[in-house]
Amino acid sequence: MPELPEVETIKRELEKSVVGKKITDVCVHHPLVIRQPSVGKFKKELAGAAIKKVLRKAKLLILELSNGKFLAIHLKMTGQLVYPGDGKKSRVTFRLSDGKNLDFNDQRMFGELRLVDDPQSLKFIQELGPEPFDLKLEQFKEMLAGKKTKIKPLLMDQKFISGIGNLYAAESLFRAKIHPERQAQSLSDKEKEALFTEIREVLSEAIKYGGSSVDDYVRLSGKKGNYVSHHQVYGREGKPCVRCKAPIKRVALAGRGTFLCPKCQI
DNA sequence: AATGGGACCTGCGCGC
DNA sequence: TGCGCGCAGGTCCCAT
Repeated sequence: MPELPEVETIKRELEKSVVGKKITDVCVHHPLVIRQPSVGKFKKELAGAAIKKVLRKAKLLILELSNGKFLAIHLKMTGQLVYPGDGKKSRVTFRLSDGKNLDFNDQRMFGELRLVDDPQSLKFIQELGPEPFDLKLEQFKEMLAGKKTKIKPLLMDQKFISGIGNLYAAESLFRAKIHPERQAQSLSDKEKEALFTEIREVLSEAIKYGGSSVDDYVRLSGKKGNYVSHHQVYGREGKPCVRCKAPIKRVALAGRGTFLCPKCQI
């Protein structure tokens, strides 16, 4: 479940520790995670390339390389990047010019590594909606107009708005006091504004704390992110609402578990 | 346009 | 103690 704050955390740490270093070798322990190009080409084209720059597009990390190529990394559910890595759980290990390893771990192997000439060629990137930080309130309001979908699945739709996943959708809606099943177009101007503000606020706070380590997410160093203790609803089923003390409920919505306060989210 | 389901995967926790 | 099962949820894809 790495979402924008977790990926941003890793991006900043990669900037500090691997930019400028060269990839001297690539060990592929599980070829499934390499989606593009073939494993042979992937290894050959990466060997000898230096990491020039780290970019992030929503939940996607992109390493810009000295040979003109770009390595796009999507962590999906259980992906991790760890440096320096011990190789124990690694699916792919990048050996760097400092003698240390950058490990790509991914228990469930939903994660994807793609080596491409131009990140814009990826359909996933072309279709991404704007990130919350690139929007003005007025634009956000217009985007919701006429949308009959329930607000929570809409916030998680990367083509609509990018970077928000299950956890931060739940937190943002709780803070804005909006029920996750509300039809998007039914939100009042005031609610839209509250939601817009809270989305940005919760994402910023989460970045400040290095993200939320629920499930497998860890920072580049392998240490956990510290935002979980600041969650107001996510993972708090049965515990009292921080606002009204009513027990937090867990419900299924569009096939996903979500948390809400049945009393103060309306 | 919106919704629902299954697929991809693995390991964990649960019930019996 | 051990086995089988459901579940987790980012994204894609198909069906209705």
